[in-house]
Amino acid sequence: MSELRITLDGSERVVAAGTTAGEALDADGRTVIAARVGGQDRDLAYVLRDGDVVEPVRIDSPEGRAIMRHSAAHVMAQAVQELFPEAKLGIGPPVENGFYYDFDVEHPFQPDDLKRIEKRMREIVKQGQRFSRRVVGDDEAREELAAEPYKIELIGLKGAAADEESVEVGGGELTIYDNLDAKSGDLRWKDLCRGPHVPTTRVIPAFKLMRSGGAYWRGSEKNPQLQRIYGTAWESRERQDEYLKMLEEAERRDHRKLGAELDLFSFPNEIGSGLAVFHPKGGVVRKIMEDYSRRRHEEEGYEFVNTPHITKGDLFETSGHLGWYKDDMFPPMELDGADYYLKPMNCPMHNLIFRARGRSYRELPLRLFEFGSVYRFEKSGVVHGLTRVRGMTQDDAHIYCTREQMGDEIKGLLDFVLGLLRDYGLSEFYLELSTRDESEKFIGSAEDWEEATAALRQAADESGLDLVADPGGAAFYGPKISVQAKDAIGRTWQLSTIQVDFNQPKRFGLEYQAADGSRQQPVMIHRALFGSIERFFGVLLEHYAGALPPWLAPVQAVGIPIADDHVPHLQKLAAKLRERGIRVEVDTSSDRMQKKIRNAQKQKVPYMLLAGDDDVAKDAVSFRYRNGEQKNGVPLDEAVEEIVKAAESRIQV
RNA sequence: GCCGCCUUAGCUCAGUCGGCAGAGCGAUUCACUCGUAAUGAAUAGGUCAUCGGUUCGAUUCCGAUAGGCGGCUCCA
Repeated sequence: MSELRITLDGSERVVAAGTTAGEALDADGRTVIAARVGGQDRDLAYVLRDGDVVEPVRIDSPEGRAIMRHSAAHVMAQAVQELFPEAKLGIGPPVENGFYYDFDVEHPFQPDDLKRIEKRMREIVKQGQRFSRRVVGDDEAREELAAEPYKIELIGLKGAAADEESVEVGGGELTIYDNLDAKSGDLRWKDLCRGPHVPTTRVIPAFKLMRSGGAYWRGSEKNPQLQRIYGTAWESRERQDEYLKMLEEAERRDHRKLGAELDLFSFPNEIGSGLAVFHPKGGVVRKIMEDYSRRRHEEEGYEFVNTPHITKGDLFETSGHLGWYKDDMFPPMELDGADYYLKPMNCPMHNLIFRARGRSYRELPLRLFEFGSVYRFEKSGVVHGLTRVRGMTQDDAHIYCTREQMGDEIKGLLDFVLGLLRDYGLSEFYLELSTRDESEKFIGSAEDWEEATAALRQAADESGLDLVADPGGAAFYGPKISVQAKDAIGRTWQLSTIQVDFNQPKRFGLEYQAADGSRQQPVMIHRALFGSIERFFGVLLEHYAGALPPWLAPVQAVGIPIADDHVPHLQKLAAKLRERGIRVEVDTSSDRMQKKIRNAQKQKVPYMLLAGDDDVAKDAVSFRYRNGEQKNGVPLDEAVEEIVKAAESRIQV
């Protein structure tokens, strides 16, 4: 056959046999860097077959970026092997915002090594080496890659686990990509790879090596540890600069840094890793957060309980935690012949409250709420600021209801959760539905899981938010919805979780008497709203970059006198503000007025209230806001109203 | 827990090729009294994370421990 019929841009075309995807698309190889043929990403050099449906893949599309980043990973691996010939290759896929490649090397990479590798990469990119695809048989590949033990292992895996697709080996056939010299066509480097790739190394417009670290081969700590190098790569210098700027912005917002600068909390070494203390200013913020949360819970029909921090181990035997969760618990202390554990979760204690007396269906749903302190033994390498700690306070609730009530309860719960998060200033959410998979770790009957999952799914659907499936991500005892919130610079944080649990009511023998006199087992719904107060505190700090809205700000207003004479006037105003519940200070230090403004600005105080002769004469005050704007000569009562109103309405200013 | 890097004044960081340490900010005191992001000067402040080793001598070199940072694994 000398002619082929293909579909291009939705219309049929006839092209000569041997035509490549690139030719058919008239691709320049720089903006259109690959082709999607029959739904599969292919090289531009892919030779078309009769009936192919061909679409362009642009470098600035998600798929195009991934292909280009994958090619960048290859270039990096080539550079590494040229500089460190003994380095063995692991895997090198594209990831969000970039790529990585894992290497087995004698000595871990040093920062200087990364610079050298990056320099070598630039040379390879400049040379414009061609990516050339070649199909190989298994034995052939084994022979060619004899010096690459990890690649050999991947070849072996290909047949065994067809579902475990990777960028190295797809289903079907094995391919090797050769990097060929632009002029001579000589082989410069090769790698086992499924592809596709950009046409030449030149088509990697911007990249940068970011960091290196250890990474277990195939993600398991039982395997040897390789050295991973992360890089970022973009379709243009501008996009890369934007990304790097975003990273800088994230660094600027780091809650650990802000916590120290704003004197909110610290992690004293003397106490131990992952255990925070809150300073007075952080303490005020926490108190406001908790008070408001308490009020809202009261309105929603929750009852407040309190439980201790430690318990005999029997309780966690009953709950199953000592079976499933022991590694995450602090080891026990022995007293009077019993093992006492710090609690990692509040639910078992709440179950005991439910069980403390007979329960009637008339009491359900019974909603028990507690700011419960829990302790988890996080591995030393994972503690991280306030977002991953060893001691935290959950805003934890357990709801006991009938099966019939479960659906409505979850719906109401989701509404409540989202509403409260919005009050704290978060506005963009999506949901994740974590379900069981085939794994052994999930307990309970398939029907129970089915029913619970359906109830969660329905509530999620009715919320109108995007729902992402997370198969296998459920807790061992039941499925869950987690609320993911986007912050001001687009990062997402897992906050609230809602979990359905049939298992603990069974283990604890929880029951209530139904209307017909029978004894029934309640369904239990676990729910943390902030997740943990510490973590939520950290998230809010980063979201607001430390500039908390007036209702949450530790100091809501600072009086700044132009000269000492103006202090009494400001103190009069401060007294009025305090009467209305505003947290206000007057800066009576010996600093100059300009310095006081600077200090207040650095502390991100929402309202700076200045007063000089003019203001005193008019019984007024002059505002300076955090953005540098000012409003002068505001009568005192008006000033008080403005601030009180902003605080009460929980707006950001 | 694993891999790598790091720990010097309250904070941010210099520095010592092994010979008992320095700046800026902050703090304190004094002078200045000023209209929207840093007034000037003086003073105090450090067992150079901890413990051990090598050495005539260790903040510096080596080891262990603790804590931090970046990854892996894990997760609220």
